[in-house]
Amino acid sequence: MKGQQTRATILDAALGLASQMGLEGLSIGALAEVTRMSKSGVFAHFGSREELQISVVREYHAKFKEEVFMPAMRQPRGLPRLKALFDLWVRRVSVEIDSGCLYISGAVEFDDRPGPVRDALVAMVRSWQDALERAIAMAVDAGHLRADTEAEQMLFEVHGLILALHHDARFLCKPGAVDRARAAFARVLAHYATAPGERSIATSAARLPRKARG
Amino acid sequence: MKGQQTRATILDAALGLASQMGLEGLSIGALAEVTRMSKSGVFAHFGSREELQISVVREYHAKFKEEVFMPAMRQPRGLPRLKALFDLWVRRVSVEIDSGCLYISGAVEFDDRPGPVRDALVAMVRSWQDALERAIAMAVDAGHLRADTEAEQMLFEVHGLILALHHDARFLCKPGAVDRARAAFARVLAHYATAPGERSIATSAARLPRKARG
DNA sequence: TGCAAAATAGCACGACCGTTCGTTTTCGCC
DNA sequence: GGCGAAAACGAACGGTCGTGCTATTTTGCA
Repeated sequence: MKGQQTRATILDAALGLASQMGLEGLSIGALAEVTRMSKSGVFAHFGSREELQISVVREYHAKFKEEVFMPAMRQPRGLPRLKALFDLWVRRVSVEIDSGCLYISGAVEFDDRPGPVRDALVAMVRSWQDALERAIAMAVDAGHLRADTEAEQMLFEVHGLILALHHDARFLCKPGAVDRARAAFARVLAHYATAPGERSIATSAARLPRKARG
Repeated sequence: MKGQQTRATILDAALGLASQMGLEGLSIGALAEVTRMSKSGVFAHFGSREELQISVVREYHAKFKEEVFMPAMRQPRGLPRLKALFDLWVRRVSVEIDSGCLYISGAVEFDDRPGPVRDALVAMVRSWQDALERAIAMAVDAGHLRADTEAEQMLFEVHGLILALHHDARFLCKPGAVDRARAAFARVLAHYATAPGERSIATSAARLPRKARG
């Protein structure tokens, strides 16, 4: 059918528009203008604005999975995979510096706006965080991280680095934010990789950033 | 004059409304309904919606300064003041868990929407971050933190903790996020307070959170 | 090639938006 | 108490929004 193809086209444009204006800022009129279609033509593909927003969230999730999650899965379990996950994540946020991360903007937009869109968003973010937490747990099991590592605590700290990166780079336009995030991640890694009271071996060189000057 | 008083009333209601719906979601109509005034009556106090938004940002900044910055300034320079700043910050975000932090939501909403509102927002956030950075630098000067501490790097990491706290508590509704943030801050502090290769004395007990289960 | 069905367009509706303008109410002061 | 000014109101405008309808075009298949 032709419908599925144009639907994909619309969805692609919607993703770009939503990344820029936010999920709430996404309007059918603007979308119609971009895709050079009529408003009702666009509308018919989704049945409602809410369904459009949910579709956009799902589309973003698919792209995110394809770009960040899948490649990292090709790395061996443990530290290599964990490092790959973070690296790909940072890389994606860096690319998104002038388009915006839908997970982050969506989280802020819908943090007190209940409904199906928020539910979809929460589900997607949770599934991503769960994947990260599993990767951390695997690194613990593999002996790459300390046995007493609290995966959820480490996830909290790592996630904060991504949020700070997004904030500083996109909002404050601070240069060097990427290096800051990478250096901080190395620090976190060094902490959780080192037995208490003992110096790390594998990550000792990563403690000081190579070039973190702004 | 009566004007200043009602203006303050409107601004107060606007602050609550903007914290909940975001700065872009703030509408004069809704504001008029809440304050039981006419749309034009509200409008007349600001002259434009943009001016209203900027006024709200300024009002939030004043409240933030009063509640977080000022009390911490009563602590002696160095670690005590730095700890107080973080503690008050966390406390504020905790209270805001069901109203939202305007700095964070504003940063996401206006990260690619140039204009006076964004400029005001950036100026406020920057002034707050500068204050934090100064507090870190003072702690270094006082010998409470390692001499090679990069204040900007440490600020990046601490700021990330607040963002992660806001995200997990408000969007994901995860319990225990406050404790996670506090524990992570203690970890960061322990790192920057310890001379390389040596164990910290003052903060060794703070490395493991008291009750971070959640 | 012709025909049903799917896809798109066109149009109108009601709601809300920010803003303007003229009027009316209220306030502060002599 | 009255008077000038400040403040609040009410109605209207042009605009955009999401969403129903009904045509019209396009598509895929026999």
